[in-house]
This record gives sequence, structure tokens and C-alpha cells, in this order.
Amino acid sequence: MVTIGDVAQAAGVSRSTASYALSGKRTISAEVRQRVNDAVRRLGYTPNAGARALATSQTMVIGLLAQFLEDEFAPAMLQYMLGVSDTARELDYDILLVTEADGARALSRITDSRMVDGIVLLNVAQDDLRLPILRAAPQPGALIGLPGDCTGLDVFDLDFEEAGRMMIEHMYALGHRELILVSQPEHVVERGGAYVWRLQDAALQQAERREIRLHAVFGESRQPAIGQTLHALLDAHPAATGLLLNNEAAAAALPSVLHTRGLAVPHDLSVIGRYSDEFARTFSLPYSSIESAPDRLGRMAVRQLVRRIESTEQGEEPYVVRFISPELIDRGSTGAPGPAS
Amino acid sequence: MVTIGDVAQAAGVSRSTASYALSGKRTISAEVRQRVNDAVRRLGYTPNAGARALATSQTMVIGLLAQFLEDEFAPAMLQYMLGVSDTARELDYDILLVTEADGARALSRITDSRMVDGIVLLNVAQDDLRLPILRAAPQPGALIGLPGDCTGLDVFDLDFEEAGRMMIEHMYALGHRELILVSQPEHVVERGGAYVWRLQDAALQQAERREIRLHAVFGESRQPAIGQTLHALLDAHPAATGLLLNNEAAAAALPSVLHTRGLAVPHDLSVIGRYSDEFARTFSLPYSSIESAPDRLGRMAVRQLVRRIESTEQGEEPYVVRFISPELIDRGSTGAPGPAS
DNA sequence: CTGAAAGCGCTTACAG
DNA sequence: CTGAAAGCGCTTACAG
Repeated sequence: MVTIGDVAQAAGVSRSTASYALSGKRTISAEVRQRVNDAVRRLGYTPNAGARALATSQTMVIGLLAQFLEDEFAPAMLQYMLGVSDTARELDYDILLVTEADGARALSRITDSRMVDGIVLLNVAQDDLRLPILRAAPQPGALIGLPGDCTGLDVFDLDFEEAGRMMIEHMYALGHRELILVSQPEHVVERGGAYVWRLQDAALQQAERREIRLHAVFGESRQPAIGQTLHALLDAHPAATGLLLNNEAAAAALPSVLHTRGLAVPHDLSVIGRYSDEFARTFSLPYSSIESAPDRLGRMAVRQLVRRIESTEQGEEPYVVRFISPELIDRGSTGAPGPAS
Repeated sequence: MVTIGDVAQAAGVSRSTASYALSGKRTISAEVRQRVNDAVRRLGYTPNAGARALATSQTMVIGLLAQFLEDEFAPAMLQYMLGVSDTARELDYDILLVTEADGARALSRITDSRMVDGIVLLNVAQDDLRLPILRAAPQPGALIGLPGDCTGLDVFDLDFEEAGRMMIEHMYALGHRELILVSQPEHVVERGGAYVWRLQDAALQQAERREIRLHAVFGESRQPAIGQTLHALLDAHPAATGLLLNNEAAAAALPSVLHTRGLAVPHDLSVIGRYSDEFARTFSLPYSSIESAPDRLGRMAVRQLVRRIESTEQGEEPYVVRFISPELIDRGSTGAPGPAS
């Protein structure tokens, strides 16, 4: 392989001069710089990443920890991953993707061995076992998802409480007084998926304040189970005039459920979901929804992470916990309460 | 950070002895091995990946190049990625995920800089610009997807020709004589997505052999366009008694289309798709389908790649082009031709 | 069975 | 403005 020594030799300079000419970290005469650049091009030189990492203690790689759990909706995860990956590349970082079931172990492995300069954690749980490891690691970490304890980490998430309130307020303003909220599976809650109860609790509170009857249930993450659940719910609550969905699989299943029941949106039933616009487009979901903005969250997390990586780790800037304000994308699926189903 | 020097010192041996004790590459007295292991545990030592890579020319990282194109169905890509990632970890490799639009450039970057020991390419096109770069790279490469020229690379793919014939034969045996085949968007073809025409051409040939009328069209990859296309096709070919889908988005859209038209499967229409069982489960697609086996393909590609990485690169074993035989998973969506729609 | 030394390919003080 | 040298943390011939 061609090394910087070869480049130096070809350019007739020392290795250090060649290195400085390439990094621009000290002033180099235009002529020498030219000779070095020519040699680089002629020889096809690219610095060896391992050697550079060893010398600089910087790998220019970010670790991305994602878990694909049976009871979560995989296509939604992908959006976050792509947001992280795209932003990382813009900032000149590569992505080490880790999908192991044992996330804590995997995290130790890649931080201890210095494979990465920083970490982005997905599927963050309330009491996430990976957090103590991440806090103890020499690399900074950014989370997408709010854990119980944010100490020592930068955290980014959708404001699920506000999302829950917003769903209720929107329906309330239109005149709805009885609603159904379908959340993710209870397994997700048991595993510490705080976003489930953050939205649900806030929605329940707001409903109480507005004297709305809100039937809140956990739904499955798979077809056909979730479709059957939706049917059962509509059967059980014939007076409900609106449906709130914090569950991607439910949203994907709904068109066929409504079709079967001969219900039109928003005439017979108003619907608000919570998912990304990309998701809505892929499945052509015609429901107004709270944008979950996975790309924006990925971008924010990586930007902050890189800032922290590159800030000369001296005066530790305070850690941030940043919530994205939910936005309701209107797709025309809500209106005045129709005939109860 | 704790280095092997610290371990050696704590164990009262030389660095080389510590290294050998850990690698097991030469015989070490039980007692010394014990002391070294204790020191490792006590100090919490993990080898520095960059240093090891520099010394051994092995990174234990595999590059995974995936492209998320507007006109391909992203959730399907994810399955391949997870198959690759899981198998890599089993074999002790990590995954560098590269999703850049400019795949050729990205490939040069990670191979030239020796960030990876090998490469897995996804979304392989007939005349893929990344292939010449990969062939010239010092690392071996494995493809998931068949290009026009397989020279110097290991290639894994579903046997799409056989899949096309199998679809036709299955329908023929049941008595069908007029069918519709919906493939991926024409853009995919123009970009060199050979699997599209491999299946389609084989199906057309086989149909001719069997004197079946086969209406073959390209369909969109998004809703609602693909749904409308399906409606238009069923309108245009009222005598067709079966539908063949080499298009994930079409499969996802079909339930609602059939519902609208009041068609029952297989009574009114027989259907065969081509997608993964995982995909079928996520969307509860009730159609018999040719399993695309993304996990199996990912596994095969990584296994072969690692074998090649670790074979002491001497006597170059011959490169392989391996096709998975299609399997039709029966979900009961085919039967004798019903009343033409 | 073990140690001292060289080397992997970079970067960056230290000198001039 | 440039060079000689040290060092990052490993592994692995070379010697004993």
C-alpha cells in the first residue's frame, strides 16, 4: 500500500512536511504543497485510518446502537438510522452499526476498544442498562429517546406529553367528547418505553380536564392482531367519535379496518396518528398525524454529538435535553364528530 | 487508557508475553497465563482496535453499502441489512454502514483507507459503477444481487428466473390462462435492477410456452399510485384470473384494492407475491409468495466474505455465483380460476 | 517457555 | 518554511 512515506519521497520532502501539507496545520510553501498534492494524486494515496486513529485518538466513526425488537415496528426504526447516517456523513463521520440483542455488551466492546469517537443510542428505555456504561465511557453519547435519568448525556426526543395533549385538544376543539387511544404494545411499556406512557398519561390528563371520555389501550405491533383489536375497540365503544394512534402498525392496519366497517374518515370517525411523513407516504396513510420527525431528531443528535466530540473536551459544556415540539400535519382526517360508529 | 504495557507490568511479564498469553499464539505457562488474565480483569483492559488494525492489517469490520432510493421499498432493504449485520457479529465482525448516495465514492473511501476487511454490496445494478472499484480494492467483496459481470466477486441472489417460471407454472397447473404480472417501477429497470427483468422475461417465456396470456407491467413503489395502477389493471384485463406481484408496495396495497372491488382471494382472483416472510408478517399479507429470503442471502454473503478474508489470500479460490432456489410459501391465495374479475 | 526489539502508518511537538 | 525524531498501542519475527 502507498504510505505517506512514498508521497514524501515522490515529492522530495520529509514525511512531516507531507503530512502538514495535507492537513494544512502549518504553513507550507505553495511549491511544496503543489508537489505533495501531485504525488498524492499520482500515487493514489489515502491515509490509513487505523494509523491515523492511533496517532490522533480520533476514528471519525460514530457508533449507532439500534435494537430490532419483535414488538416494535422495524420500518420506523430505519428512519432514525438514516437520519443519523446522513448527518454523520455530512460532518465527515462514518457509522458503525450495532444491532446486537445484548446492547450493553456491544456498547462496552466498541467504546473500550476505541472503535468510535461517540455513540448514538436508539430505543432508549426508562432504565436503560446501556446508560451507566455509556456514562463511564470516554466517548460522549447522544440519545434519541428520553430515559429516566439524563445525567451526563445529550438527549433528544419528541415531546410526547405535548403530543398527547395536542391530540386531545384538537379533537376537543372540533367537538369530540369520546375518544379511543391506541398505544404501543404493553411489552414496550414493560421494557421501559417511556414514550408510550408519556403520551398516554398526558392525553388522559388532558381528557379529564376537558371532560372527554378517553379509552386508552395498548395495541399489538403486528397484523392481523392489531386489526382485530381495532375492530374490537370500535365495537366496544360505539359512541367514540375519534381515534388516536400512537402505534404505527395500527395506523397501517386502519384503512382496511375502516373499509370493512364501511366507515369514512372524517365523516364517521376522526383520526389522528403519530408517525413520520415518510411513513405516511410509503403506506399512503390518509390520516392527520403528529410528525415524529425521525430525520430531524437524528440530525440534532449527531450534530450535538459531533460538537461534543470536537470541543476540546475541556470546559464541559452543560448537557442538553431537547424536545421537539410536536406538529400536527393536517391530512384532513378530522372534523366535527360524525355519527357514532 | 489501560494498555497492554500496563497489563504486562501488573502481571510482571513482558508486553510480548502478555500479548501471546491473550492471543494464545504460543504456549504460555499456566501460571503466567493466569497472572495476565487476572491483570486484564483487574485493570479492565481491552485492546485498542486502531493499534491492532495497524499491527495486523485486520480491522474486523465489514463495510455494508446500501442505498435508499426513492423508488425502492425501504423496509425491504432493512431485512437484508439485518441479515448481514447478525451474521457478521456471529463471526466477530462489526459493520460499517454506508448509505451515501454516491456509492462509488464512498466505496473508494472506506477501502482505500483500510477501514474494512471486506465489503458487502446491496442494490447491485446490472452495470454497477461500484464494481470496478471493488474489484480493484485490496479487500474482497460479496454482492447480494446479480450484476452483468461477476468477475472477481462472490455473488448471491435469488433465482429470479426460476421464480418467474414457478409463478407461471403454479398458476398454469391450477388452470389459469390469463394473468397479470406487476413488477417494480421502470426506473428500477433503467437503473439496472436486473432482478426486475430476470423474473419478468422468464415469466413471459414460460407463459408463451404454456400458451398463457400474460400482461406484464411496471408498477409504482408508492401508495396511492400503485393502488390506482392495480385498479386500472383489473379494469383493463377483466378476463385475467391471477395476479403475480414482483413489487412489495403492490402487495401491501392489494388488500384494500381487492376490498374495494369486492373480490375474494382465491375465489375471484389467485395471487402470488414475491417478498420475505417477515414482510408478510409485518403487514399480514395473506398471499402465497416466493420467499425472497433476505436473511439467508445476507448470511451466505457474509459467510463467504469472511471465509475469503480469512483464507490466507494465497491460492485464490474460485469465485462463486450462488442462486437461492425460490420457494413458494403457500398461504392459500391460489386456486382454480374463479369468475373473471 | 519468555524477553527485547522492530515495525505497522500516521501526527506532532521539538529544533532549526 | 522544513526535517529528524518520538510516540500512539499493538503484534510478531528474532533470540535465547
